Amino acid sequence: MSKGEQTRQMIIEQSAPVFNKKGIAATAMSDIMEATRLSKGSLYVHFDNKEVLAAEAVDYNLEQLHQKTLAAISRFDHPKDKLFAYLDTYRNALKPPVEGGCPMLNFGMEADDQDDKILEKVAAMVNSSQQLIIDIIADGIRRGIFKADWDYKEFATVLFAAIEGGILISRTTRKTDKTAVINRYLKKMIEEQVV
Amino acid sequence: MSKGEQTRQMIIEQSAPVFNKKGIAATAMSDIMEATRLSKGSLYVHFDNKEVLAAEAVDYNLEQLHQKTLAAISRFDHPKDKLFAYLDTYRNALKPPVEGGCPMLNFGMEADDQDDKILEKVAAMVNSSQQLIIDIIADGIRRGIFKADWDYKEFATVLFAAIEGGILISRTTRKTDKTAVINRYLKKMIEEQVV
Amino acid sequence: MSKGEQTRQMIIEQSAPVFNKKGIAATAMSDIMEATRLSKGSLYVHFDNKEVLAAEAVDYNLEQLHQKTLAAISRFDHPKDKLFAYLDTYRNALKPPVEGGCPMLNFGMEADDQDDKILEKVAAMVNSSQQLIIDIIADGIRRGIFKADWDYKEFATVLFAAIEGGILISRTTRKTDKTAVINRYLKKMIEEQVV
Amino acid sequence: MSKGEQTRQMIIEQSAPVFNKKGIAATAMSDIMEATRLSKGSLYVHFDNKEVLAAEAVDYNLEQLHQKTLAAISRFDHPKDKLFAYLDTYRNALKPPVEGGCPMLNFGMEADDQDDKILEKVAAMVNSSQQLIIDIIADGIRRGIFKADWDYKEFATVLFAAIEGGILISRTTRKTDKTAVINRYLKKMIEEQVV
DNA sequence: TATGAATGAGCCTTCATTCAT
DNA sequence: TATGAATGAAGGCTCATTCAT
Repeated sequence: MSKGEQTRQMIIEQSAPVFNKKGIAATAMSDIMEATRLSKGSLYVHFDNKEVLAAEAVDYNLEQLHQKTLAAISRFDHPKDKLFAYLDTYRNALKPPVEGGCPMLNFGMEADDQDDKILEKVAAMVNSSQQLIIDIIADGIRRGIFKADWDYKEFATVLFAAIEGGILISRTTRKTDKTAVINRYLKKMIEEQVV
Repeated sequence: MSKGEQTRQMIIEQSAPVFNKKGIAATAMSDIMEATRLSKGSLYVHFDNKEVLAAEAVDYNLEQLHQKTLAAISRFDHPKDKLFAYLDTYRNALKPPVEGGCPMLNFGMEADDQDDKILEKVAAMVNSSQQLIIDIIADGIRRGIFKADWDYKEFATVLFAAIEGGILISRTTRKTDKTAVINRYLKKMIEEQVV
Repeated sequence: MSKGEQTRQMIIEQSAPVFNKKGIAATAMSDIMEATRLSKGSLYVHFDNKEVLAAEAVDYNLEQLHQKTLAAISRFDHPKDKLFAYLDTYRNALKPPVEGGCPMLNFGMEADDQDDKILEKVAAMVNSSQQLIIDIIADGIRRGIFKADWDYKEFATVLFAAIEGGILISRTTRKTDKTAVINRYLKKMIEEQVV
Repeated sequence: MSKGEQTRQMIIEQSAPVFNKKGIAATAMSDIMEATRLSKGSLYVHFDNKEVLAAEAVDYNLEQLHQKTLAAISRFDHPKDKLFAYLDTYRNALKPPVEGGCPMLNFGMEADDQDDKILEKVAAMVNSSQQLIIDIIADGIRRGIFKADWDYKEFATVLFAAIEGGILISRTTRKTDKTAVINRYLKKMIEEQVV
């Protein structure tokens, strides 16, 4: 990786949490300067404009979330354990896997009436998140671990939605009790499908 | 209501959807001028600054959502019907009860790392939304309609979370299929608790 | 004229010579701030952007030149005197009728490969300048003062071109001797056409 | 010529038309990078700063014009033919001998209130252009081809001025009809001086 | 109460230039 | 010699806010 690419990557990494916390509109290039300890001109050596940088930061945040989720899941082999690991990743929403909270919620809600490009990135992650759950359960059914008649695709959507809604609750109320409730509830529902 | 109060109210009403769509940071006073057809100076006659106006607009959006929800529920007497009516309010998230989408998600996600005052407003609504469900079910149990052993408080949280998560899905993917899934799923869960 | 219009007009008048001297590209909004003693924001209250202001300044410069020329001519009735007055307006190109030199040359040469809107403004003035000469001579012929067989339209073009070329000479060499030569030469040619 | 000198020369040649078209102020070093396909640092290896490069580009443009003029003239021996050849060089100002139009007009009008060094270069060319005409006619008189009493020095100035003014007309109106008029007019005046 | 002109801080971006490689 | 990353001043422009009318 050339020096330029290194710097570019560093800028993305350092700015990602800033964008995720403040939002794209509220993040000024001067915030990025501070976060990267780089001069204003330097930033523009590596990114044509703020929009491009923001898009990369969104990608990075989403990818980070994805990787952390995959990492949590991959530690287990049993599908139920995988699902539980997935759920536990989001248990304490005040200490989220990605600094600043869930990038799907943060960027999705900022972009939905404003920015199609960003929206598409979020939508892709929203879809693949559900697909991840679906794949785990499908594998579990194939292995005879989960009941074969489980309408698991619908459940995957509900699980995903409930987790995201839980993040909304915990980040606005600044309490994690409701996330725990949701966590427990979903685990019980999974438990019921174990053969 | 004096003329001044009338104008003030008009400003709030006209600016509320703008804030809800664009977000607080991305909304300029000039956007409010355009929406209200009022002069810059006039806005400042009624509001000390943008922050105050934004706070009022947030309140208005939240209150609007609350009222629409109450209105939907109040059309029924039977607790199950009330719950179903509540769910159906959010079925088509592309045509949301409040213009611009759910203000809890919109303002909650913008404010969570930024603005405590706004955050508290959202948190209050997040809590009272769940409470509303709780009250309906509690009434249903009292009236012998729902099973007495339903852990309904937890369900209320899950229901609320799933709905909000559903909004995230539908507004980012611009499809309503998943919201329908969630709607159906929750209704089934309610149905199971009917005596 | 409202206060706003007054300020707008003041800005145009004060910025016109700055643009005419420095050129459009080389004139910064900060130069206009200095010339008008107005704040940056104030400038943008009255003009959408620099381009609009520059266009107005070009118009003003061209119009100023036109008015000064007309004023010089109108002091005489006799066509020959009018032509001589016209020529004498440009005799001392170091003290030009419009501060900063001939706006047709200044803006025309800056715009010719760059800015079509400005170019059109200049072209219009280039045409009407020649037309002015044509009208004076045509009147002279009608009144039997100039020879009827004078190919005066062509002469008008040559006269205009020679004057502008003379300005190039005098402003680059910073001497007026050649302008005097041209002045004398053209007068002689006019003299020859007097009946 | 060493490699360094070659590159330096290449930079001048490639940047000359850019400066002539856009003007010095409006030409950015990035434009030169694009034109030369050289890196930013490379440009500064060969030129201390933009000013130096611009000065060289001005010289090059003026010299190019001079050479093309000389070349056109040198194809003929007869002084009248030489003068006609000179005039014909500028007949179609939309296809000028130097890309971007007459550098005397372009740089002269940009520099007259701004940059003395550039102005002197242009002034020198303005003078020598007239001198070139003077020399041709003087030779013609010596050879008995032109009338001995021709006030040819003054005519040379008028001829030069009319041509430059013609360029102003044609480049602003984007038509060549007036240049043709001037061309014809001047040829007639020359014709009248042939013995 | 309502207006809109005026302000200046701050925003995004460009630019000429430097410097380590 | 050539590169391109880095810099910071300056450019055009927007914004929230103030104030005289």
